[in-house]
Amino acid sequence: MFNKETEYALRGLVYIQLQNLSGRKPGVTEIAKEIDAPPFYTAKILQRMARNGFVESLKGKGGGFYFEKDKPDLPIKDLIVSTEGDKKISGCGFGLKHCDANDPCALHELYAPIRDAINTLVSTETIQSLAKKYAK
Amino acid sequence: MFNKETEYALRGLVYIQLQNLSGRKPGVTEIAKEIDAPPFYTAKILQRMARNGFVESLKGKGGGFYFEKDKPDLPIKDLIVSTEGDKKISGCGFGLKHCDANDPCALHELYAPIRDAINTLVSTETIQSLAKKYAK
DNA sequence: TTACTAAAAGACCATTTTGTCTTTTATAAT
DNA sequence: ATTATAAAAGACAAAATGGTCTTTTAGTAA
Ligand code: FES
Ligand code: FES
Repeated sequence: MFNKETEYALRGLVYIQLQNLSGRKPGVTEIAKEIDAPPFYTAKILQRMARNGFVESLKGKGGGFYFEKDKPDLPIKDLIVSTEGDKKISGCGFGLKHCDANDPCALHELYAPIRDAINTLVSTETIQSLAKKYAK
Repeated sequence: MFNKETEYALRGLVYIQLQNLSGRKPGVTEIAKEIDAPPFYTAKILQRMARNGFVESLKGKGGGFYFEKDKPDLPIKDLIVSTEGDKKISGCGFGLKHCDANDPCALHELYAPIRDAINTLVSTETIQSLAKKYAK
């Protein structure tokens, strides 16, 4: 479904949130190992996430990544769009420049509902809601 | 949704089938122009389609691409899998090595139905069924 | 059979994605 | 203050995808 960067970002942030629930702030090495991703690449991606304000980070001893508790939950749509744009979420299934319900492509009738479901999924689920599913 | 190669292949083959309905065998130049794809790249892709046996081709004057009438319709799933593998169609939405309903990821519950719908779509629709939608 | 036509083959190049690594900067604990 | 620690920054490289072009082969029509 998603590209590698998005997958690593998703799994990484969910892992961070899950650890936060236990009061921990995991570092890149631990995160990469746990989510089965290349460590250096994971570092680069998490840096981007931090720069985008999707997650907080703290340098030095005892440092690592964490979510600010008073910030609203992060819908996974936000980070998906930021890493791979919104083609998957609003593009035409046939590859036309724009999806236009008034001038639908041959796939529109069947594809549009699927795309809507994807939209609902990524708008509804947040890093926090996903982490909770693992917490139990 | 799909990558460029798949999109060009889909649109190209559907265009070919549509022309076939009028008794024509379009050539690469015409196809590329009509589906708004890079001509040389389109040529390369259609060659692959022909080598895979998804479509027939004829060289020389009056030549071009066409579908053998006595062959069964071509489900778009076949060409999608041949160009980009089946990750999009059977992979885990969270990027785990395998989707396992008995050990589901945090996205499984919501994503699996969507993936099923995609599967149904690509298994049901064929190049021929898509072309018919334009024929009317 | 000659000339023309159109696909096949394959070399080549560009861009994007994915991944690696070194150096620098910030933080915390002592 | 010093030292250890961990993220930030950014250069670099490999692989995959996307795209271009030239030459060869096969077919058609006259
Ligand atoms: S026009 Fe193609 S999906 Fe809507
Ligand atoms: S386990 Fe992830 S989608 Fe099924």
